[in-house]
Amino acid sequence: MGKLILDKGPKLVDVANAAGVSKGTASNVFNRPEIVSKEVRERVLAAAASIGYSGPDPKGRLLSAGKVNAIGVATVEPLGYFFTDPFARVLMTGITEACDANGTGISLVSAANEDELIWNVRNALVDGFILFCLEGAERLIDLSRERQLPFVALAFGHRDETISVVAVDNVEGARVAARHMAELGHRDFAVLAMEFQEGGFGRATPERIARSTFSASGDRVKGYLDELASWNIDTSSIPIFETLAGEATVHPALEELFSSPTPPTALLAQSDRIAFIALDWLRARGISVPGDVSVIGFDGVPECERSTPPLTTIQQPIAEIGRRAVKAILDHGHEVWRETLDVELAVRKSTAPPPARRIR
Amino acid sequence: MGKLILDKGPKLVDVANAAGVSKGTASNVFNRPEIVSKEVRERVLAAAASIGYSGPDPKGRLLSAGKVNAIGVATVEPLGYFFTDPFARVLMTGITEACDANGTGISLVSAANEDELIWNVRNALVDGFILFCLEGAERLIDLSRERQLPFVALAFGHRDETISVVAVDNVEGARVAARHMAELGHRDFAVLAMEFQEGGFGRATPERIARSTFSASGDRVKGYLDELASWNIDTSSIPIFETLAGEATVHPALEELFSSPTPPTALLAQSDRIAFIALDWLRARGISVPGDVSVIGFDGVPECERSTPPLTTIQQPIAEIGRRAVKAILDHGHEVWRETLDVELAVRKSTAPPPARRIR
DNA sequence: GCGTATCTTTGAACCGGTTCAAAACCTTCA
DNA sequence: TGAAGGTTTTGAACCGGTTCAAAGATACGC
Repeated sequence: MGKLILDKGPKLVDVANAAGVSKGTASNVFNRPEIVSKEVRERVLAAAASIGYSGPDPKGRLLSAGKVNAIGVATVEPLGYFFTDPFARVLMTGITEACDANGTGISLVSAANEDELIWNVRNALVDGFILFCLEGAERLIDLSRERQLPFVALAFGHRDETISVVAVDNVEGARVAARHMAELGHRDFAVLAMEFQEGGFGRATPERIARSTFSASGDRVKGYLDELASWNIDTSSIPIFETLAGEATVHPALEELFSSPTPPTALLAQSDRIAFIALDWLRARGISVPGDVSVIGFDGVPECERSTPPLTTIQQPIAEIGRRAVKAILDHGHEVWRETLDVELAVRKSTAPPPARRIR
Repeated sequence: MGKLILDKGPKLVDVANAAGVSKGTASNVFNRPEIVSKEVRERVLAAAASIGYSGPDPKGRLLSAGKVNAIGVATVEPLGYFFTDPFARVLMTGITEACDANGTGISLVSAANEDELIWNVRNALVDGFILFCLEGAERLIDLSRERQLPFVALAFGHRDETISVVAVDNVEGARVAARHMAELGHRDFAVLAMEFQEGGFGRATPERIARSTFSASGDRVKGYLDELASWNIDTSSIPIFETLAGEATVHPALEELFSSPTPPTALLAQSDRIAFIALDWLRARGISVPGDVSVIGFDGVPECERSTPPLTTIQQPIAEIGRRAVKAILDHGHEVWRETLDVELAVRKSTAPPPARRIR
């Protein structure tokens, strides 16, 4: 039947035997050559070469070493998300920087489907996880906790005080956004929000917002309304639309808003992505931004500078979040590490005072 | 001194003891629960829960399983390269797609410095490597070969016939580029090439090109010249500048070319990146593209559509290269797998017939 | 009551290394 | 010649699981 025996490749013990030394000594030759006598060292190396052994297999080392020297970055999205989504990319830049500085590798773990996610998180060979918490945050967090490895949740603040989180102050960021609009003179607002609960969209009631599972969206609404209330604006009449940051859910919201006799002059978008969709829709409708309506985003992805018009937004320190997350894992391990970073208003061309006829 | 004993966490054997079963049975409970009697299964699970054991550690499994279920993507650049470089990003998109489809993870391995590269490649926990061969390809290939894992080299064709490669036909691509220009009527060419040898730049002699270590750049020159020769153009007088795809080396080349009394009307850039730099420089100089000079790139990164003017280029099937590379590793393992994909001419706005006064 | 077929569980071998206390070996010096 | 001191090497224990042939248990048919 020919050569069916697949050569399993030589192991350290084979080298040791071939060189006539103990396994311990052979191991030392590869890891701490300086403590082995030159003579023996050369003999072992020669033996290794002659039987085709090219150094210890990391799989073996791993078990006793304990450390993998890599951190896992996990999300519920397909893996491509890390390379296509603007926010993710900038974040990854920060993560990679910190990892490079520490000589740590990166493992991308994701999931095409639920089962895979579970398998991937359970079996990822990593020393810790950075969780990209979009939707499905709960699952991801539960699974990570099961692994009993250090992990830190990102981007989405999470109400659970027992897990490590690196995030921005969403309430404050939203306040700044609303204040910017109010200072420009706007009084007619509408909010294009992210999901409050898994898969939700459409006009949102205060109750739904209060019960939001995704704290970022809830917090941002709170920030907007708190600030506007301080300007004596009747916040109860501000329409809030929940969206999935896709055209399918953003367009209907805009449709409804701008078919009103008094459409908003200020659009508070909870993410740049939503804002871009709005910008496109408004342009297609011939509604001028910022002439007729001002739009402000949230996040500060690089694309803001290239949109038409360039998007005014709340700039998150995206890369810094990534760097801090790595630090949290590497330096703080299992200890609960919660960090809140500051955001900044980045004024571009999508905001201006409301049209003269609408100033109240 | 308080609790200095760090709890090493319960192991499978602890669970087995606690439940009064053998290690083998305990293992089965987690991996093939269906072959264990319900009664025992529940007892083991209960024992696990009570001592805080949450499933087998993948580090342990790894050794006997053999497969990591992840492939490594290696480059000599810092890790951030994967997320910032346009070519790399598209490539990674293809790689991730194929990995997702196979339930395979991705490990990014890179190197801040030489030592780290060595350590990383030697110790990466992966089932195979995809090598992003830019400069330093040799090192990377040698190191990968040492690991005795399947690996495939990308993008840069490599002359060594014994390694697996997924690449495009650089000679043919370059011919197509040159033909496009020739068909438009151009007769005065200049080539902005990539490195022929590590770190090289400046006007390149035929000898240097012939000795090029990086075959892609050499092959592309060959393609350009072969094609132009067939149009009865004196290829020996075509200036060829080696660059590092940065302004520092591209600008001087352009400076020299366009200070000549008869500057080229057709610029053959060996990469889009070089072409973009040329576009910027030409615009700054007030030289019209494609009015005064036509520019064609190579690669086909998405940015081509957004440059001013949009760049005519040779489109590589970048994502497909990534997909094939994964397939090569996963389906063909150690067998030598060489694949050459076709490129396509993508005509945009940076090429046009030469200025009337220059038609010969 | 007993042999047989089926279902469970066991226990030892194995995956490929690292580690470290103790043993062996070498020098040096009184 | 022997004790002290330094340098190498050894070998067993360990890292945390998986696997599989064989033993043990249980059910079934006659």
